[in-house]
Amino acid sequence: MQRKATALDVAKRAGVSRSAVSLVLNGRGDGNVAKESQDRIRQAAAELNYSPNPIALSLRNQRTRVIGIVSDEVVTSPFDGNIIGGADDVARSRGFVTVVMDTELDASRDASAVETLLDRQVDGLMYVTVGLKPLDVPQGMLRVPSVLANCIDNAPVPRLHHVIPDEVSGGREATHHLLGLGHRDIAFLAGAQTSPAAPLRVQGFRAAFEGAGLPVRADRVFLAGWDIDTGFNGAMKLLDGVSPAERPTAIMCANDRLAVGVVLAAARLGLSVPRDLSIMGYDDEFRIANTMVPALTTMALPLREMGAAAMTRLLDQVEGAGNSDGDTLETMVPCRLVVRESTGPVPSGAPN
Amino acid sequence: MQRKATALDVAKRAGVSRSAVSLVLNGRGDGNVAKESQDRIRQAAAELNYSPNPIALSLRNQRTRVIGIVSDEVVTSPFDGNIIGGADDVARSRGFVTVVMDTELDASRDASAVETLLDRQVDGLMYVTVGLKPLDVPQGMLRVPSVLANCIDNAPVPRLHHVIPDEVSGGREATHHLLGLGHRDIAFLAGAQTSPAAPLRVQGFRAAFEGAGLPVRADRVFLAGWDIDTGFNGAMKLLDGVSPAERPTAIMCANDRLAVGVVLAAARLGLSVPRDLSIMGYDDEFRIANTMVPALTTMALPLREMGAAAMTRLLDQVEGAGNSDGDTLETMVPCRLVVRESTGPVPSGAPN
DNA sequence: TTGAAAGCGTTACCAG
DNA sequence: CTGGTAACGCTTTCAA
Repeated sequence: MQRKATALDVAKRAGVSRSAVSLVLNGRGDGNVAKESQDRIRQAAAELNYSPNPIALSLRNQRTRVIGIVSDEVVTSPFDGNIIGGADDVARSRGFVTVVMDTELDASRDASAVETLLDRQVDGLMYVTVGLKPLDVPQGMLRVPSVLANCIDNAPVPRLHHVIPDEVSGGREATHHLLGLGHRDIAFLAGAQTSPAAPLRVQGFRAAFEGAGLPVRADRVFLAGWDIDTGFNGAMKLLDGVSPAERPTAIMCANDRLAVGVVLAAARLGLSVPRDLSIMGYDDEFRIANTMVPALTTMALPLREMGAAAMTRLLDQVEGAGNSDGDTLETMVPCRLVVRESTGPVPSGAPN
Repeated sequence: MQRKATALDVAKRAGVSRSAVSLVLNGRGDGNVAKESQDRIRQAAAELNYSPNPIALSLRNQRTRVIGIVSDEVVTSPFDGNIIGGADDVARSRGFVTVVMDTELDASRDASAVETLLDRQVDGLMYVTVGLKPLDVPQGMLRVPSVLANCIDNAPVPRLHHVIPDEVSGGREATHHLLGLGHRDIAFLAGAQTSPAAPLRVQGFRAAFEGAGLPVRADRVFLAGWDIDTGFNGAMKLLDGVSPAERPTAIMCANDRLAVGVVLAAARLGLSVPRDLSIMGYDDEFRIANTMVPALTTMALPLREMGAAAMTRLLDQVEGAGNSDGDTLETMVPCRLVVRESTGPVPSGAPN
């Protein structure tokens, strides 16, 4: 491979000096370089397929146009990859490159990942987690513009802006959907206490009942974990051997995997979904919710939007866009109800 | 933040020249720099918490110790992230940093991702795909040491080494497991033609039958796609309204999601798994196969091993380790049978 | 309007 | 054994 053309090559070919090349190609030609030279320079650059060496640029400018993305396990786990997708869209459209490092849930690697990135002079940092959670922010993130996506600064007084889904209103709207279908006895398999998302979604659940002026059947809320088997077990407890009159007519799940378990339990028990039982998921997990049988009604997490919002915020900071609302510390992105086939009207025989 | 210490700072503090610092810190001090100076230099470096600036290093050495990983959708999709995990493990352990770029299935972004990475002088490139597939290798990858993981150079005469799972033997061993349990009528929901993995797994299926001297019931092989709903529909076709004698006693699936659909169908039909029907998955998808009810017996893809093998190979090349088998173009990594609860002995009443 | 030179932080070569 | 100097590729300031 022949070596890449440098600014010097372009200068020689155009018969000018390196500085002229630099000025022209950076748009500061007018008033400094003769029109005619400018044309020759541009042509020479095109002919040589010249583009400046980013490394030399970084060294010179102390800016790299690279944004470091650190994640707990977004790359290696099946979840939430679209946050990075959304962030990367924005970064690319603004001429930045993102580099992703995954620490695979090993908190001790957080600091070193950040230091590595900082060493390489990234212009900004973003931390992304799988599932909403508090984050012990690595010290290094405070030394450059930084933002959190799907996680919250765990310090006594938070320092970094975070972009998170609006879990409370997500839980509320999901419940609202079921109430609208006439359901009154709704059980909630609420995930595990390990993520703050669980209690927030429950809070929305309660709010919806209160908002409708209905009694809150809070005894219907169970912590169940996040996986298929726990959904299955939870549903069996609610349904197996229970008379139709005593059964909840709908089960809300804190994620789609729990919902898969519930559907499985219903099938096992000969209950038809949604005729005998409505089931709601949460997350709108790609190729789970939409391909399930029946396809799951669910509350979609705004992953791409979150990533995009976080990156936009970050780049505004990096480029010193002097965004006036640089002082708010939180962006909440609404979840989106996706109605499919697992929810339907309350069975006619159900008790009011 | 105070600026980071440079080699010059260290030199001043130790009362020597920059060159001395460079030599000592790179282990070439002996025979060049006085023992005593060496000590002072090392101490000064420690006191200032000095580490060389990677950017300057890159500019100077034309090597960055960065490996670029390009993927079609490993980051943003739920699948195969552990290939990157395994690759990154190896890279870090050898002092390299990986940067990941995901093109989200937009082939037109492949070339530009590679060019961006090349511009930034990565020392090597790795392309990773979700699911085994042929790859139109971006031109740029031929200009630096490169390797393919989970994909195969689609050129008439392949140029890049690839690391792939041994799908044929995976299919064979999976079938072997079922044959060992006494099953003779085994149906195979074989995924979609879009991935070469499907026909290879089928090939293994056939090989197992032949190896056992049994008639190949090749009419039992169906293309079904890769998702829950297609698994469900496929299973319904095989099972619904079919007399026990005519039913297959086991269904092998080309991935775990299909298997979920099959389990669902079985539940719907009142069939007990594995008592009435054995079900095999493929992939050992994290938090699907192991949390399914019943937990799925499956053929695990060696994702981490593949990533590790590919990166090892690549770094050997980058570091010019003169690895003598640099001429083989293929590494096959065996899949691993994981026996859980969805497979069991053939029902006693089943026809021979 | 142009070109020369300094500097970003490093390493390697070569006199001393 | 040591330290000065050039070079990596670029931008920017300053003098001509």
